Amino acid sequence: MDLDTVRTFVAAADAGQFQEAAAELAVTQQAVSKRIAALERQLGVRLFTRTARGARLTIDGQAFLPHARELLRVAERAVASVRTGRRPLRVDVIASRVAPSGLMRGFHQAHPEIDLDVLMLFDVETAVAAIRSGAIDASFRAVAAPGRPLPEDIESVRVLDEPLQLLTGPGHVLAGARSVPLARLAGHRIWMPGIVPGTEWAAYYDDLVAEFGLTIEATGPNFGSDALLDTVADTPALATFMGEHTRLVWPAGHGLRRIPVTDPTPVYPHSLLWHRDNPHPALAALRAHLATTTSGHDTAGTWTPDWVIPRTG
Amino acid sequence: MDLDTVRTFVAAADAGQFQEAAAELAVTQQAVSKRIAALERQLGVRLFTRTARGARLTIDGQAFLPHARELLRVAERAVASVRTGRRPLRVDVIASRVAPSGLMRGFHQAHPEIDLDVLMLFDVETAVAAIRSGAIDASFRAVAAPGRPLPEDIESVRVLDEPLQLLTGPGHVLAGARSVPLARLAGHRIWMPGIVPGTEWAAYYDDLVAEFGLTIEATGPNFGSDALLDTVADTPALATFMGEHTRLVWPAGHGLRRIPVTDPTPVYPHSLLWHRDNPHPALAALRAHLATTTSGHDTAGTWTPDWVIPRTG
DNA sequence: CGCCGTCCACAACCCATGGTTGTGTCCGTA
DNA sequence: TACGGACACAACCATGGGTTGTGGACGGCG
Repeated sequence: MDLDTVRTFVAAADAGQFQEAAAELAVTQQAVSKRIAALERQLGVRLFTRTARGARLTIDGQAFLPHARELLRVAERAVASVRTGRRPLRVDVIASRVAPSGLMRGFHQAHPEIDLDVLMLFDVETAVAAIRSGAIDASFRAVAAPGRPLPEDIESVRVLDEPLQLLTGPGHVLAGARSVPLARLAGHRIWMPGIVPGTEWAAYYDDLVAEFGLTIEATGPNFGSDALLDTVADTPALATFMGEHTRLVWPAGHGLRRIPVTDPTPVYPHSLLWHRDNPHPALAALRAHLATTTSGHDTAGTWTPDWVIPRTG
Repeated sequence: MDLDTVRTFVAAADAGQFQEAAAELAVTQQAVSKRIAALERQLGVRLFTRTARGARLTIDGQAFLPHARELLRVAERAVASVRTGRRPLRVDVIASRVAPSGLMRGFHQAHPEIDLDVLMLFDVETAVAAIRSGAIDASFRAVAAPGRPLPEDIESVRVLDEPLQLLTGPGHVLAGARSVPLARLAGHRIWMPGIVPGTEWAAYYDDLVAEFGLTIEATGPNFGSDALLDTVADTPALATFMGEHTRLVWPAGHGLRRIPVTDPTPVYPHSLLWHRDNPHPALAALRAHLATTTSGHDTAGTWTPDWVIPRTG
């Protein structure tokens, strides 16, 4: 299906006649007639009843019309998503099971008028390069990765220290615990598929493993959250980490348990990164939104890697 | 933009290489290469970085991908909307400012999984013909129009008796009234653009005018609800009728007032019509939904035209 | 009642688009 | 260095969709 054809259909429906639609679209009446005929042939239904004074929508045409309009709207947004200059705000979020995508959902609800594109880059270095090149506007990341200070044209602000919780199935030995000390996790299998070696996310868990002697398995393909949750729910010996603020949608009856981790509580430090000179108005809105919705956490009894920059807010 | 091109882009993004995408789409690798190149030229950005082992999405490509998927989803729904056999439920609602479209919104929220197409036909006769031909599945109408009993293959059930209220701007002489007797409206200008002569809706107001000596102006083009509300808000001498259950969205500060009408309260009788033999499963769901959400109203002190069939529920 | 104007459909023609095959280039790897 | 895999470019060709020209249907009007 060709969007020009759909546009023609909408124009003809609005005009009530092919002639006028043709004039609007700067083609001949015959071209409009052909396009509509082709669309009707493709859909297998008649969209217009032709009369001597124009063309009226059939019932099928009336049913199709709002879908056609929606199609054009979506197409416009799709084109806008890659248009340079006044394009949607592009924000990189770290992959899966932590808070930033939830923060972006909240921002979208608070500012539904702001067009957003949320994507997931490889690591903080890629994100910083993308920010400097202007390819993206902001990134939620843990900064700085070990030994790599941020360039001075990149600004950052800590927006959320997210405590990690243990997620287990109902058959897990810790399933009944109200909370579990971090040291008690030594020896348990903790599965974190989707962590890519070389990223700052992997560095975080590497430090956690080294300091507390945990067993974290990042191996295996990442089939997505649903598959992970299914596996964890069904495997008594398996658990995984998950951000406290992450809202999961899973089928009822899985019996999944969230168990707070203590002494200390590992927290993942989310910062927002952006370019000093980025003028995108929605970026200012995002920063303002995050400033109002996120608050400082008590750092007592929590753990973050040494290389994480200290909280400034 | 051609949807086949978009489909090709998505296939290539999913496959990670053009070859495999080409095989899936049953075209040659060169065709895929050309399509992607054309799309990139059209959008003005590079979507893939070509390597010796495939093609990876650029950041622009990543931003575009979800929009592309959405485009394909919408296109599929658009086609489904006119496909015979297992198509979305098609429901006709009477035009503007009365309850049925609100009822359909409620149904959609209760059953988001059911695909709906809501359209507005000319009058109850058109609707009945459309139901009998299978072009639509159900219709909200006032039945029966005077002198035209329903055919026996059409079933109907009264779903809502909607009281009409007066809507005025802040400068209207009745703006401060808590309620107004119907007889007091004689002499006031009541504006109802969009009422098409010959429809059962017009018949309703004709009877109302004849019985209580109102002055209802249906003249003038109907520029939509927004324009109507603007005009009513700004014109002290003008008022309009509006269903009590109609939720309007209008800019704050218009100062519009809803004033209940009494002695008697005119109510508009909405019935759902459908074909006796229509097997569409969503139709049963709609009837069940309406049965639970709508309740009988006290008919004391209300007015409906003589020709309206009496309530059976 | 017949003429005319309006609007859409059909026919013939033609060019651009988009497909195929054949070949070149790049790059990672053995 | 040679090979294989993957994408791009070139040449060719069929189809699609555009234009012009024309005919038919319908409604308005003299």
